[in-house]
Amino acid sequence: MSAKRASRSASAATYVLDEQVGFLLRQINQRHGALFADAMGHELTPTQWAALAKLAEMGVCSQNQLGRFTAMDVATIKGVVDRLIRDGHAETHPDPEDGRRFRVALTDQGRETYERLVPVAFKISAATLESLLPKERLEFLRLLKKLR
Amino acid sequence: MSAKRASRSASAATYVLDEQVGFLLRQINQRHGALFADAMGHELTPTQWAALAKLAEMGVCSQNQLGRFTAMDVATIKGVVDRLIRDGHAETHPDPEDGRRFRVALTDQGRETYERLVPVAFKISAATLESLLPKERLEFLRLLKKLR
DNA sequence: ATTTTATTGTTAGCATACTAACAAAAGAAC
DNA sequence: GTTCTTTTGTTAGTATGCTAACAATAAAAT
Repeated sequence: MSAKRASRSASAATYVLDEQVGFLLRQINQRHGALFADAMGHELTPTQWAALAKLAEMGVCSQNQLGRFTAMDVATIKGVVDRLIRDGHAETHPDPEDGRRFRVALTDQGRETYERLVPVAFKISAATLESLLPKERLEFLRLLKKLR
Repeated sequence: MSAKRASRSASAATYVLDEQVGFLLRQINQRHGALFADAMGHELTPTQWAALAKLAEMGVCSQNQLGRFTAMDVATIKGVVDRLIRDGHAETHPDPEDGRRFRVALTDQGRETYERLVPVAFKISAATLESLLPKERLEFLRLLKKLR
């Protein structure tokens, strides 16, 4: 039995979209986004929450710095910060030590929102991993960090 | 020593953005997107590739069906199919059996593009998981499927 | 001191990805 | 056979996430 059954294309025959990391990742991301929207309603998007949480962690920083800490490029973080300001969660002031920079900081309302939504954020993270066993959850997080 | 050091907020103190699934997922997704763009250049985006690959797998189907198979809602799949048609990879014809439907199918060029890019797509999947051990790659894919 | 380079923020453009609302066609219920 | 419901595709609007080009400022190099 040396001859295998002919297939249309040796490589194409074995490529199954549903087995590819990228395709799977996009779907998990979508699922997480849906859980996020369910839990946080229309208050904050995942990226807005990330910026808010980082600001709460770090205190004050420049817009581009915040982008680096939250894995957003300059164009993206600008839009996110603009919306946080528009919605009263953050405010900016020119940096007296660097004429290019703006110092971004949470407003009182922003800090309040953060404190209120932390428990919700925890629930979202838990819900995302719900279908895994406790051991698998830790393993999954470990692998994600290794892949970053 | 019964009194612990006071923290600003009991719940907020332990919330670390960098440990949250959603935040990590977004970054892996971004990394995959960058690898994808590097390898496929400006030819196809990840979602366009997904639609192309599913069309190659399934032959002909309606636009909304294709959306379901590729995990895109009706508005998203419309834009993706529009661009595939614009770039000569796909074409649509009205379904004689259902006046609402359009049958979407690959053009010869689309099929050619698919065959040519399958090896590239494999390389992208491999590159995405590069930093994991072979055993961990299988485990990661298993967990992703469980989370879907 | 002047030139070069790097950083910061802005803007415009494209491609996802979602919601919501809508019209057309098909199927089911009665 | 006429309603009711579902499915299909479209459009408009919002929010990421990227590239590329740009102006202003700062830092480094000479």
